[in-house]
Amino acid sequence: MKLPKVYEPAQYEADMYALWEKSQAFKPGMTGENYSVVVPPPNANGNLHIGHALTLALEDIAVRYHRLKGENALLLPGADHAGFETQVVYERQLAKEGKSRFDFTREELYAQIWDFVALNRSNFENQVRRLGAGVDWSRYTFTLDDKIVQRAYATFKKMWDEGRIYRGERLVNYCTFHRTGFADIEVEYKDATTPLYYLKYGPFELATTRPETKFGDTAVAVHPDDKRYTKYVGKVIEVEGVNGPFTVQVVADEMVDPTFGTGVVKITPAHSFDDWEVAQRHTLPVKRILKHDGTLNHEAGRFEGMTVLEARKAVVEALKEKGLLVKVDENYQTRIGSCYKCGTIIEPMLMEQWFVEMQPLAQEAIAALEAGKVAFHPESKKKQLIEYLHNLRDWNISRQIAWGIPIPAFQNVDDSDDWIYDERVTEEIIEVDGKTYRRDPDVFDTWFSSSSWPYATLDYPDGDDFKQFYPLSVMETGFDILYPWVSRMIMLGLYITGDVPFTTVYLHGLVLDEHGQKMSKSKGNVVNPLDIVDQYGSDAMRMGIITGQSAGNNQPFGLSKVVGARNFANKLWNISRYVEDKISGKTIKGVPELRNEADRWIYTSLASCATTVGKHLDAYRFSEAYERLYHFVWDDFADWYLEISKVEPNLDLLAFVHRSILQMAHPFAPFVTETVWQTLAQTGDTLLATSHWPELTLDVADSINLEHEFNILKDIVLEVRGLKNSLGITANIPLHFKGTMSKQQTAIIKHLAKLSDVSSVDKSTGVRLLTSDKALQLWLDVDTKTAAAYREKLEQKRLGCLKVIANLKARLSNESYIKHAPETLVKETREQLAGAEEKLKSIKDEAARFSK
RNA sequence: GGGCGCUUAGCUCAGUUGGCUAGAGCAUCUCGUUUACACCGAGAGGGUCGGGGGUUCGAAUCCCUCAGCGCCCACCA
Repeated sequence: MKLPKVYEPAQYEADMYALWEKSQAFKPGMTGENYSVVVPPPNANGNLHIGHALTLALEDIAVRYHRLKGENALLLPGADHAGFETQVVYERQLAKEGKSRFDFTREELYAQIWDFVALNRSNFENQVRRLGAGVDWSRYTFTLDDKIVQRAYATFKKMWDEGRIYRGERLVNYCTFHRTGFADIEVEYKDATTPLYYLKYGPFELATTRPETKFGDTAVAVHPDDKRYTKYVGKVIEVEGVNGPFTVQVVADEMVDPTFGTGVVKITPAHSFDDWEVAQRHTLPVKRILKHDGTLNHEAGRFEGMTVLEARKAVVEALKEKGLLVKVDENYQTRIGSCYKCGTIIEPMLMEQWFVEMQPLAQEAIAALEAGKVAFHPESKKKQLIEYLHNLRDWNISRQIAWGIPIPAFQNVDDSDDWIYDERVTEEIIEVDGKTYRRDPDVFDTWFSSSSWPYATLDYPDGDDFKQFYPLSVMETGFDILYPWVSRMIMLGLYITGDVPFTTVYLHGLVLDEHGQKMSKSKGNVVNPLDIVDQYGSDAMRMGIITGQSAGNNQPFGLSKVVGARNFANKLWNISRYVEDKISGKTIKGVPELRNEADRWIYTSLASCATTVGKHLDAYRFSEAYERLYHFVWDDFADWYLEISKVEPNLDLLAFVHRSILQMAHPFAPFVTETVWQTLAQTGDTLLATSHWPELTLDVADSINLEHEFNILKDIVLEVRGLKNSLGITANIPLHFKGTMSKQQTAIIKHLAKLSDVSSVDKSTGVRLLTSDKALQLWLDVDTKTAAAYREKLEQKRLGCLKVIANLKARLSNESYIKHAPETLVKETREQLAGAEEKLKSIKDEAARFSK
């Protein structure tokens, strides 16, 4: 045999992938319906983690399936420069060498990181191959490729021209360690307990968590209806501070909660989002007190140069000394925003940045979502997304980092309000109309350019791919990037192309360890998908990770699932060995004949499997599709039909069903199925990957009757096995029957039930099977002593049967049931009752025989 | 404070529009050295579907309520 006894994935996988690539199997054929998926680009610099493995598995299953259905299927791969993420990694490397990013210019840093990423890119590409993802490498796109950059520029320009983007001085979430601003969504909030300080503040007493921001106070606010303080509203008051007295205004604002603290709030517009809003409403002066490195500036007087936390301590001490500190509530619960990379507390910092006006974009997206233009799996995420879009605020797209796409905007050196759009971003200074302009040193938020990913990768606006493949069929990604990415792709897709970027969104949850714990380096429970591939094979990794999972839920990933999947791959391998052994050297007809009830049964069952698996995959129910296939292959084909073929071979059909199994299993287990296909190649065979989904064209007239027809044999076998097991019979004994059975049928029963003989008799001996009926009576030939043990079993069966009958009778005696339930259901219930009663009679007859 | 979700066998989870005796994988128990496979085969046990109430001929599924868990969003200093 060409196929060895045990499937060793590592021996074949690389060759199979190379074969697919060489044959351009993953290039869309440009005929048939379009089915297009773009891979969410993983970080080009990193290793693929378990989440990527899940994404690639789901996408590749979907795309391979649609390819086999004869569609124009595309899975487009990409890699992300992952701006801030990658720079952080690179900074850590610099730190190890005792250097800092601030030792270099942004240009130098950009060049260094480019080389750093280039080193790791091929590594990542090979990992995609090892996971078996059938991507079209000729369309491989990097997020810094020219066409992506040009798209970002064009979008920026269009927004600029249409007034949807503005540069303004606003409060921005700022990390003083990484020295860059963030979008709202990039801030990670954590619950914290902090002291709440009650201070003497002019005529007031007020509560604050941040006494060190006192130097930036320009007002105090009270609620307009708060009678305690009405007399102060509109006045300027003098306040004794740690650096001496200063003055602030008193304003009335709805934002103040009179029941919190003392109902008085100090207003620090430059360093608090709430206070900034108040300052806008009351046109208050704004005073900055923090430098970008997180230390206090000259406004803080003798506290200048201290970090926020140092200053807080020192200011509190100073307040105490001056008798200005009234009391401290040590157990105040609050939420603190921190940098999602380094954990540094995010400071609201007043900065000039580019902002995208979001509400008009959001409204378009909401309209499209409400019109049902995008289907969601799970559906609940759509509602959440709409909710999010309603509350979306303007988006800060400027980042003060090096690794990213430079913002194509220049500022007049003589007039800070004069900004122009220009793509000469490699120049620092340009001359336009005799005026000198300096480039904005910032780069785009990575999400800004990646929002265009679905159409930018397809060469919008003029590319053939765009015309062919847009909108994408499905966007599969983790639910954690629903807001930062999916929402923005929808908004920008609508804004730029006028259409939604994809018609279906499938969101998977977090992949957890097998105990439901989040994977993390510190816990040491991180599973590397490539290790799993090494150990169990790529197919096992893929099938293991999709087993028993549904959209939107977090999913524990355990080795037991992988082992199960590995065993299934081995099962596929071994049924193939069996088939190879049977058919080698024989001439196999492409169109089989159905000769007996077993043939008709397996063919019907195959057809049902192909339909159901297809339906599940069409509806993105991956796990259910896999399970249905698994049970057809293992239970129906391997355990029944293959055994039958040992005594009643129909090689044409055996080969046909086997081929169909390879075709259906291919999306789930591409490597093992292609390996078998190539090894057993018959004339005319090319690649399984570009083969086709089973076409079941034989006429099987009445499948319900056919099922019944084979089930008679099946029931006999099952009962004999059950009896032998429960009576402890291990020897092969004979079965007798009275009635009609063909030679084929007796041979099948004999083999499957492990009997010594199946023969026709005139007189009954031994234990009568309950599957007997008038036409066909059967007896298992056991001695009297063993048969006596059977009486107990019979009594158990009788009780069970009585229960079933009582149940069915109760249902049928319910008039409402007869009246309201569908007719077919009632009819079915009647039939079941009749069947159960017949069975009860058999049991009673048999019991009577024993009592004689 | 608002929103969303989860609770089904020992474990991890499926269960599409309400409809037969609620399923799977793993685990457990019994038996088996059959020439595709011990990464196997045959058989078995195991659940009052978180609690309570309601709608319905019929509820794991729809509604209400209670309890526990989780996630996301939010300007109480």
